Amino acid sequence: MRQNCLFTADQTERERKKREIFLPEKGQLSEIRTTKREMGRAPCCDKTSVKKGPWSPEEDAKLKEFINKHGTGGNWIALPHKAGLKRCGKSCRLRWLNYLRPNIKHGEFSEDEDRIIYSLYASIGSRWSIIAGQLPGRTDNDIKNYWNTKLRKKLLAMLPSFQKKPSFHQSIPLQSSPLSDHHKYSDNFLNTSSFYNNSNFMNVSNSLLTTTGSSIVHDHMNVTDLFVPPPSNPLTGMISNNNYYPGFQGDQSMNKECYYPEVKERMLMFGGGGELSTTCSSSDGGGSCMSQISYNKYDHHRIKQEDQFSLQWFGDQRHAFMTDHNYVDQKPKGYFKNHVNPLHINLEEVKQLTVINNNSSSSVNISSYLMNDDDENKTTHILTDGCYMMIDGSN
DNA sequence: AAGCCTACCAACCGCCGGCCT
DNA sequence: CAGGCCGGCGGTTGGTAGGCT
Repeated sequence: MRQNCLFTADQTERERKKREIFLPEKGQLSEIRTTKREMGRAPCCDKTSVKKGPWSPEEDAKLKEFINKHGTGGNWIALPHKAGLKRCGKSCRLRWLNYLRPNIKHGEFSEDEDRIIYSLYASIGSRWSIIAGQLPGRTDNDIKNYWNTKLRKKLLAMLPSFQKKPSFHQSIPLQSSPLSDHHKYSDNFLNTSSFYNNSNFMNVSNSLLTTTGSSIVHDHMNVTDLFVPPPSNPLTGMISNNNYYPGFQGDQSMNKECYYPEVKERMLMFGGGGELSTTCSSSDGGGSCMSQISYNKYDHHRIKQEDQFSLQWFGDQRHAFMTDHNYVDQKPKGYFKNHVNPLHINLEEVKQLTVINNNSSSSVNISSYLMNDDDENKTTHILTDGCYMMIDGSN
């Protein structure tokens, strides 16, 4: 699995300087590639002679014609030269995958697609290529943009009540936000560290949809508090701190031990050697590549924190979230309904899960009110109800 | 009409992992 | 086995259209 890109400004700067040093002159790429063996990374192409920026219809036509005739040849770097394009190979690849290849679907996303994106984001985070693999005709870039510009706002519309009461862990520094700066700064709520460090907001939402009957969570708790351990550890009496979860609070090594083996085990049990394999619509020219991510217990240091939290939710539609934080019946036994490994959940299963949620008499249909962005008060109200139902443990 | 602001999205950047030599 | 090359991916940027003042 890819690691989250958590590079310091220093590292980025070093990389930039490395590249600057080796910016090729026209026609010197091969020579520079030789140099690279001694001194570092080579640029993927001769950046001084490639065109950047929007593609013209002529360039599109050239690329399309070439690929239709010859295919990609398995070498994007060489392709632009062969096709007579003054473009970087990566640029060609992107243009083809995101715009020119057949069966690309542009335009409005359907509510079904929205639901799938919500669900998958909740389960696997920002693995856009994997999400795209479940939405035929959509590209990872499209979905990423759609999420950042629209879907996220729909969620924001239902969240304002969360920030009324600051959570005690809000002072935790922001480790890594999936948002660009101008997004971060324009969304006050999302800019709170607790949001990103301690929850995946779909986790919040989906967890709120279910009732557990648990009375352990008290009604004075803020929703965001649900994503941190209780202040006092019932087993040790210690005040919980950020070592509670591996990777918590900017721990990029991801190897701090969890205080509770059961909890740790449950965070990792999604692996068990299991793998997620899915068709990846945007990963090759024909939309047929296989993307794989694997979580197993030997690889757990590399599981992103956001995944750990989100995976909890997928573990069990009704109980995972609550029990994780309340030390109630933490045995993995029977944790997955029908032995479903969440990482094997496909599109149909995601839909089924949504249906399960929707049909449950004691749950609230998130999809229905996520669409309700024209009525923020109503949305908030519904959410509050859902929250109350769960927190109060009413039946 | 002009200037500013915001939203959108195509494209780029830079890193990682896997394949190949 | 080591190291280079390339494709793939997620994060980010920047241009532009449209709305607002």
